[in-house]
Amino acid sequence: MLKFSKKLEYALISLFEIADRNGNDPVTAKAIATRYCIPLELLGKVLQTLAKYNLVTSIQGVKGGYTLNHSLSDLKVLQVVEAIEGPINLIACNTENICLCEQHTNCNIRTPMAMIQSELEQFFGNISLQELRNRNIKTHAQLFNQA
Amino acid sequence: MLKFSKKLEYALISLFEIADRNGNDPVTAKAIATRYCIPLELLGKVLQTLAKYNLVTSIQGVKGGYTLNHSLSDLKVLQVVEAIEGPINLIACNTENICLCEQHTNCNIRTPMAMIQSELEQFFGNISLQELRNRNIKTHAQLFNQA
DNA sequence: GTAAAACACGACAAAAATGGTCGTATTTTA
DNA sequence: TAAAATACGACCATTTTTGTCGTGTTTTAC
Repeated sequence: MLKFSKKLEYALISLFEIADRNGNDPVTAKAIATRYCIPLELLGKVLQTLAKYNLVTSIQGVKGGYTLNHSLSDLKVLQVVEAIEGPINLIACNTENICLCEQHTNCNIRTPMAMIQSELEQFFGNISLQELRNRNIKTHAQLFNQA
Repeated sequence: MLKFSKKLEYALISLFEIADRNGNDPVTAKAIATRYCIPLELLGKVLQTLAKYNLVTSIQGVKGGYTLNHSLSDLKVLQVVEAIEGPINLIACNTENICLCEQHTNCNIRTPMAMIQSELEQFFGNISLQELRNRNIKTHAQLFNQA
């Protein structure tokens, strides 16, 4: 149905939350899970994924938790999407140069879809979490002129 | 993983195909299914859905099939997406005015997501199937200045 | 007027993706 | 050394997606 996964929601919630809490102390998964009623273990994995993609730093041990590696203004929606859900692939045959699907020989949507996908990547790649939150997002014209 | 469903692929393939074949005769589901190796019954349902949303007209009987109700230039990607996958809902709580999810009281992403969703609708709403196919899609600036 | 070719559609089954849980290990602090 | 935290693999449950089957209806052509 063209929607974001729960994991992606949890990732965005966490990034906003960590940004807000960030005095010097790392923010724990438990604190986020409690506040937003998210299953702790699942949230843990989401945050570990974000750490793997260098969006956050994880700190182990008693005073541990997570801190942001980038400011919200530097963090683009696309980075979060790709970390959590993997690269955007609107249709299967865009992943490889050669389309292996049954429609291969006749496929009439491969190139159109490849194109719209790259536009979509630009779309998400130009919106920062900060802009998202402040609702003073750039107009689309501004967004894409700068690219 | 942020992708189009098979049904949506089948819908787009069909719309392009019907546009191409359209002399006067309707194009049958079987012809499309055969050419693109799509399960016939499934394709049938996709086409019936498109008919329900008035994107195509279905004609029953021996010389039956489907014809387009609009030119490819008039057909927007959003129309096809919404017919087949229902309205875009990036996150669950955008559907209703009141968020019923567990994170309700604290939710820090509801408004940001509502916003990005509406931008996404604009994005898909301004791209026609014709533009998609011809690869001479408008620049984003053009796309969104006209809105 | 009957057979064949096509759409219509509900019910269901199989497969894949998603969301969530459990257990255990490791790291760090006090 | 205990407690609090992350790390992570294995697994299960649920939902969504994809596909199938059967039956009915409509229309054409012979």
